[in-house]
Amino acid sequence: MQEEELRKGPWFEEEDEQLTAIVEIMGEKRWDSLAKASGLRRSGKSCRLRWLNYLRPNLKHGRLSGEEEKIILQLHKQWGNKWSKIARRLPGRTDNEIKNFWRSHLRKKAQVQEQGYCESFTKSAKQEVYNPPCDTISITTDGSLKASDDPLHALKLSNYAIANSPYESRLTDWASGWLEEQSEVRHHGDCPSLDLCFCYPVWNSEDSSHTSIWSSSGSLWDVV
DNA sequence: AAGGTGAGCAACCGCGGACTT
DNA sequence: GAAGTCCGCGGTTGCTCACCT
Repeated sequence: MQEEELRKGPWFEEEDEQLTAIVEIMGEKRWDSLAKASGLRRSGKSCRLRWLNYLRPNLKHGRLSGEEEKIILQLHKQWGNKWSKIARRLPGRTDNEIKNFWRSHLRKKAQVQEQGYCESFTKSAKQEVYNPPCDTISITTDGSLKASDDPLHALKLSNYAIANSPYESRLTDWASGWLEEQSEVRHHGDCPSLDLCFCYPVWNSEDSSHTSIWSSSGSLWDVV
């Protein structure tokens, strides 16, 4: 019953004032009880979001500067979609703002890259056995991706799928965090190129706490 | 002038982890 | 230690507005 009464959608000015007043009294915590105490018909989550992304003092509103854009691009390259982490490096900017910026920015960039990629492959495909990747992946009527029957093409698609899967992102998140703690990285002897390089941290066999990387009890493998 | 389209943004949702009881 | 609650994060949705045809 209570949940049905909760308001959703855009905030009114009076609601903002009410929220600001109650946050000044109660502080930025216990959002559920804060929401109830305020008399606002909003969830604690909604109040928290509104406060953090819009009402919080010292927030910068408006377009991101060229310098900020540069920092975002650089940090995204380094950390990936760690928006809150990136936002901490940009005082006055919220993770939501940065995420929205990136989405707009990335969409454009991806379109340009894809176009260039297809064009260059289409040119060379006339001379090579290999067809352009753009031809190996087609979008079916239900919106899903379909690989060509050629096993070589299917392999390329599977690599693409792995690289964009939750497993991969979790693995890279985990690995980047873990590798930050390591001072030295060794490269597999058969690295054919930088793109295909297999790297691993130097293992200290005397350190009993790290008997095996694979025995880690973290949540890395707990994917259903 | 009207309709279509895409960009930008605010807000919501679901999940996982931290914290509390 | 288990269960419940809260919080934070990243992904997604939907609205508004400007621009184009």
